[in-house]
Amino acid sequence: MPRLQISDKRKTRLAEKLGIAGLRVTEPRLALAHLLFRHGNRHVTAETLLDEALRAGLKVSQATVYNTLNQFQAAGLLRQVQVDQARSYFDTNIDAHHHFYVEDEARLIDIAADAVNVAKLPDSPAGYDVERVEVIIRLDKKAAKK
Amino acid sequence: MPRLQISDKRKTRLAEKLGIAGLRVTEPRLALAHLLFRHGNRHVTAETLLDEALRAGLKVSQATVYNTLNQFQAAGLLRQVQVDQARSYFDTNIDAHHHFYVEDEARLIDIAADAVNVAKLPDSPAGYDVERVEVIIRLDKKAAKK
DNA sequence: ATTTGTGCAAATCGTTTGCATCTGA
DNA sequence: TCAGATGCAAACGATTTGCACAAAT
Repeated sequence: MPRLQISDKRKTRLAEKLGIAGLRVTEPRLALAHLLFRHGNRHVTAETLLDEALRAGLKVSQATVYNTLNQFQAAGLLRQVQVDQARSYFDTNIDAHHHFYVEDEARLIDIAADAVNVAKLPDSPAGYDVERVEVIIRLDKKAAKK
Repeated sequence: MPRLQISDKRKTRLAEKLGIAGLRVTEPRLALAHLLFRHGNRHVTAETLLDEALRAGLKVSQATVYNTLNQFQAAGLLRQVQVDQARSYFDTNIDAHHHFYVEDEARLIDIAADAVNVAKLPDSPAGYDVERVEVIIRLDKKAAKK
């Protein structure tokens, strides 16, 4: 029984998205999809998404948030970004692109694919295909000017 | 009371390495350092290193392996590589370089820095410095030829 | 002497799972 | 109707931590 208001038009659009991904259309999934996809590209963790959902008045369990994130990722609606041992980040931007990561703030920032040019790549070991090339630029807060 | 045999010459060399890094020279650290640094570049996890230590007859605890890996990393003797949510990898190669990662086999492979050419990098957000540029090439087992 | 390291076991934390119950097709 | 989804709480697995004891400086 979500307390979140979603227009019928939007519901239909999200339901379609879930359907195409091969996922059943359920209320928790619709609501989480709404939160995830309503405002451009985002980075969430299970924790931040659950918080957001609860604050929005949704009655979703932690388990459902985890399941949903994993299913969305398996279905290609989200991409997992591995920058921090402590927690999993999910990115609503599923196009090829890269990331800045500010460790001190646990903050991810997208980098458009064409802003990075990987000019030379080594051959992959025999028997293996490249699945994805990830560029992660780790950032530090700038030291005080001397 | 480690059962591992380390020559005095090697001990001295490792002790020096620890000393420079600002770490006290203790038997567990010497022994783990020996395992880590004796044969070129390696990738270990706490689990694989502990296994190796126990098989070598060392009496080290899990806690010490974790502590040692973290201290070595903080001291710059090891670099942490984050490719898998499940476990932390440590790389004895601390020079700038990149990685292949075979997810299905949880296997890391070094890529020499000069085998990758990142020709264009975006400006970092104002107030931040680039700490490190990481390129991770995720590999899949090649699909059967059709 | 005092600081730092070590081992052990318990604690922590993100994530997963088992199972009874509900829901969507 | 009934496979699949959800919630709850318990389980899990990697990592960390508290504390008593041992080793380094």
